[in-house]
Amino acid sequence: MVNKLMPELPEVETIRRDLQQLKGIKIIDVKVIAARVCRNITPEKLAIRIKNKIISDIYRRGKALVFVLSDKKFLTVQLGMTGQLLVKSKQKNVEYDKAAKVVFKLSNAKNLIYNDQRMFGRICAVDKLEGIDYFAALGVEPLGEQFNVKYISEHVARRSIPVKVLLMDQKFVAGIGNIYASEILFEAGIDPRKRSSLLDAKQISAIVKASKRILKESIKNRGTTFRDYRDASGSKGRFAEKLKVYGREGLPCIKCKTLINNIVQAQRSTFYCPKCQI
DNA sequence: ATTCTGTCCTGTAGGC
DNA sequence: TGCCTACAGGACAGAA
Repeated sequence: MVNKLMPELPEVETIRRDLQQLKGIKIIDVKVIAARVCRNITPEKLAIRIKNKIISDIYRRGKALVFVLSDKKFLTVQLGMTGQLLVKSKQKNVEYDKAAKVVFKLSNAKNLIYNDQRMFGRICAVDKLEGIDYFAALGVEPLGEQFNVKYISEHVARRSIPVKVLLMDQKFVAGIGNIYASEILFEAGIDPRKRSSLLDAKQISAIVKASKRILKESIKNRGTTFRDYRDASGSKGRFAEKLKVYGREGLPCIKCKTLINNIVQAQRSTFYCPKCQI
């Protein structure tokens, strides 16, 4: 089965919930097929470090998954554009998916398989999360209380970048990616090209509300399958059918019938309604 | 310090 | 069928 997964917060959160079944399970061995995905450690050292450790917790921070091991040290997984974490029963003489880059062999007769076609993802092992630049610099969680009007107002004062690019800046807010940035700004009625410092209080409030509502609803729907993503249990996310602008270039806006625009910002496509978003 | 651009990779879809 | 280009839910380094 070829599954692609291009995960933002709701997709990673869905996987985190699926992976709770691994709590208390021991990592027996790890087989690294592509060393590139091990970013701060060699495959040999990774194996020594995590072998025979029990997975005591699995949580999410931004778009990253954090495995807390029985020695209180961390194994982190960032899925990048095409990373997947799948729990599969061990089977003899069955070849792994071509995209399989790391296989964690577990004490419950299952494998945790890390697939990553493009290898933009990264696996790290550290004593403290701050030892990884990504975590050290990560901004607030968009579903947390800290992501509020006051926080955004203080930050945008000195930011001139387009608001859509700001929403994707993980140092500002952790977990929003290309799809949800477009969706949030459509719901908030804000032009994605608008300079962040020019947002007024009403617009900032709309961003807070739209972010929380959309991310929560997507989690409820187990994320967005825009192409062929499947979660760890093999099901599709259902949020794709609820997308209102992403991928709808040239189609009528669901509110005003104006044709949806597609532009490029920071090398990523942005979709918006030129009439509803100002 | 912030912003912008190019780059890391592989695979697939669409045009000719 | 095949070849070529464009594009893909991310995040960095280095330049401006």
